[in-house]
Parts: sequence; C-alpha cells; structure tokens
Amino acid sequence: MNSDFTLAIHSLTYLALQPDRMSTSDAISESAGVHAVRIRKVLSLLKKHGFIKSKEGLGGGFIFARDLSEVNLWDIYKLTSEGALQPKCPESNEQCVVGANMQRVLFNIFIGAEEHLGDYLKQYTIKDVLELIYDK
Amino acid sequence: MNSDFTLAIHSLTYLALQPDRMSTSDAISESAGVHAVRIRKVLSLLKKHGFIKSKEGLGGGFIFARDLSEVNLWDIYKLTSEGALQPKCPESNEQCVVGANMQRVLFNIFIGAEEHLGDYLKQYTIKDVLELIYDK
DNA sequence: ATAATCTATAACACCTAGTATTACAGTACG
DNA sequence: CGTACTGTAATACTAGGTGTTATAGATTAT
Repeated sequence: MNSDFTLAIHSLTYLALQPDRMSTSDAISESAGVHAVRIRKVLSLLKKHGFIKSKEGLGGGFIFARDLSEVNLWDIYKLTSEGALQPKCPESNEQCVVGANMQRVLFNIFIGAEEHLGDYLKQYTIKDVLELIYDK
Repeated sequence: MNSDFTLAIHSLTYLALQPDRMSTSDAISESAGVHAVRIRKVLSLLKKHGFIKSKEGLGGGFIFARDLSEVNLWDIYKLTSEGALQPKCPESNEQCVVGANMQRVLFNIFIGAEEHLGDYLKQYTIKDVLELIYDK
C-alpha cells in the first residue's frame, strides 16, 4: 500500500494532540518526515471529506473537525487506498478459459477481502491510535 | 499488490486443467499474457514449496503435485505477497511522539489485518477457483 | 553423438507509479 | 503593503515491477 494512508493517520493523530490551535503543514511534515507539499495534498483530501478544517494566511493551518472517536481507520483507508488490495491482473488471453475468466474471479474474491478488511479496520479510531502511541 | 499472486493462481489453475500431462511455461505464459521467463520465476517458487513438479528437457514442463482442494489462496498469498498489506511508513521524526511511535502502532494493527485476511483467503482453494472460472 | 526442446537463472533494459521539489497564485492578518 | 500561510500544477527523480536477452544444463528422439 502507498504511504498516503500512513500520512493521513499520522496527520490526524498529530492534529489530535493539538486540539486547540492550528497546526501548519510544515510542522506536520517535519513530524512525518516527508515534504510539506505532500502533506498538504493528503490534508486537502481529508478536508474535502470533512475530517479537518483549514485556514489560509498568517496564523492559519489545519485543525481536527470531528470527534476523535468517530473517525476510524477504515474511513481513511477508503479515502487513500481503496482498491489497493486488488492484485494486478495482466491482460490475459481471451482464447483460453483460464485467461478469459481469471480476472473476474479474483476481482470478486478480493472485493470480499476488502469488505473483510473494512470490518477489521473499523475497530480502530484515531482515539485508539493516540492511546496506542503512548502505550508501549 | 504485485501480479505474482495472480500469476501463481493463474498457473496453478491452468495446471489443474491438465492433470495428466506436463504443461510448458510457454503455454502458460501465452494464457496469462506475460513473458515465459516471468512465469518460470513464479513456478520456480511454487516448485520450491512443493505445490508443483517440473521436468527439464523435451516433453518436460510443469505439473500439479498436490490435491486441488488442499491448496488455498492464503498459501499462495504467503509465498508471493506476504507483507503487501503493510502501509509504507516513511522514516519519521524520532523527536516527535507521533513520529517516534506511529510506525510501530500501524505495523501491529496491520499484522492483525493480515491475519484476518488469511482467515478469509483460506476459504478459497484452487478447486474453488476452477469452479468459479466456469461458473459465470 | 547430435539436434531439438525444455527448465533454470542471471543480467540488463525499460517503464510506470510513487515521491520530492520547484514554482506560483490566492488568502488572511498585522 | 509585507509576511506567513494554504492550494495546486508542473516538473524531476527514484525504485520496484516488468520485459527481454543470453547462457548453461537436462532430457529425449533420431
């Protein structure tokens, strides 16, 4: 899976620790160890879906917009990584019964797999992650 | 996920349809739509773990070595894609409590996720896949 | 023996997706 | 205004996945 998921969780957790003031993309990017532009791209997605608010200009930045315990990892997975589980299927030979149908069969199986993954990831909220951060 | 998983399943399913004779990597690669060398690389892995047998020389090729119903998708996932679920974690800032612990927290959560995925994928054997191929 | 057909691998080239970087426009505040 | 931010497009870089070529070794038929 690409790292957008990680960066989104990282950002939300960071913001969860600063509930009263705006955090800049620079500060978050320093914590996460990636370029600020990338963080802003991820944050932009989170904002579009209402998880955070942002403010431009001096003193601006990002801030959490929901209750920590009502945002779970499946919400974020869907935003950043939906479909990532699907194994890549090269275009195979339509003349062969295996080639002609393999893609469909695996696709359907992995639709189910992702639903299953969803049930698991829904267990973990940002609040839980924050607790795990401190719970060594 | 990379396509090794797909290619392995594709190859096994192909071999399952030819239980009485050897199939060449050329034939399988034509069905799967990728280069024969890549198929051989995947088949080499399957052979090393005892799922198939191979024979060199004229009339040689590959053949299934187990019962169709005792090889499941989780077996193959473990061979080809274990760890693929883990989201990438950039090296983050150790000075920050979030940066210092995020990787560990997510790693542990996704260990659980992969176990969960395992339980799901174990449901499907090559025999099942073969039936699904014909079952439109 | 020798030729033909296959596996087994290493080595190299290519291509794509992920990532970093630069650049610049827009907004808010003092 | 100038400064400090977000927002986003465009470009460059990089690594991993993939395709291709090359070569050695095994087996069989003639």
